[in-house]
Amino acid sequence: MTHSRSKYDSGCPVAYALDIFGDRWSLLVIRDMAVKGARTYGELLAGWEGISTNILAQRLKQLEQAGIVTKEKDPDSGRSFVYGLTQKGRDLAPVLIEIALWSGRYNPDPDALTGFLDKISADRTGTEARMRAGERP
Amino acid sequence: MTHSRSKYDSGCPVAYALDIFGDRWSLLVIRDMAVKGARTYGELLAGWEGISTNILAQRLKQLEQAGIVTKEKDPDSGRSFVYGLTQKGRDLAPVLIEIALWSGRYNPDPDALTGFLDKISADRTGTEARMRAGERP
DNA sequence: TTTTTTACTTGCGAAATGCAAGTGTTCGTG
DNA sequence: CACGAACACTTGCATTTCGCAAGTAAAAAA
Repeated sequence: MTHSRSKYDSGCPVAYALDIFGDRWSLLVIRDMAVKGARTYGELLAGWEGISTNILAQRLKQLEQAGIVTKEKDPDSGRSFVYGLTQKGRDLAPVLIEIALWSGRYNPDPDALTGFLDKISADRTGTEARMRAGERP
Repeated sequence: MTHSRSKYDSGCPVAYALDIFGDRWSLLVIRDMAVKGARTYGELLAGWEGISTNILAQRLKQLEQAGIVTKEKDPDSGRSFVYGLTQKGRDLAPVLIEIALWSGRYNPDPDALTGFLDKISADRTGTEARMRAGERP
């Protein structure tokens, strides 16, 4: 088997993607890195939604294996690691953007956090370009 | 409570969306309707990935409650129902498209099913417009 | 009238999730 | 250098969800 498909990957491109981030947390971890600029385990743990620590560790491993996330030692601190997104991970920017736009259109919650949405609305092309370049949007 | 958030919905637009389709199957069901034109329970059950019947029933209920999916009696058959996408559901077209484009770029599987991808590549704007209009792309 | 089709529901073992607590380095402070 | 705090996890265990198989009910076909 040259390219082993998982149990669920039928060969459909949508299924391939869901195989990687089709769960409750993976995309939120990617969002924390791409949009909020989270770089350490602690920052990811303290995200808005409150992922539990074992799940976060597992997801980071999976995303690393999938080539979405990188993990390196922090040169300035022996106990810290720096997580980051690969180009493959940063290229999920359009997916995050379209999801956010869709939610902006249909989420009835008046208290929704619109920071990211505002950025996209103001300058979608620029926001996407910055995310793809690994900068904070 | 006017707008009850689920356990995980932090108010972030990405979290709102994942609350609705952030699982293994929901987006595949939506894809089957939006891309493949599946309209009955049986057609959805016979999809590429092989969802089990209890999960399909549960997801259809949830998606109906979320205002993504409609369910009506088939006027031509007393035992059949016709499932469809609402505008909210059809407006997920850009999300499906971006996911497919991303997979097309990064999926190493040479046997990947590229039907949808080919359509997007040939005419993205038209494909999206047809999906939004409820036609088969 | 019997069989088949369609759309589910139910039961149950297996797997994933969530929470709390614990572990092993490393760094700052006295 | 000792000691506590910080960081990045791991482990255990109860709860929830999933997945497969089998069963059910009503309508249509034979």
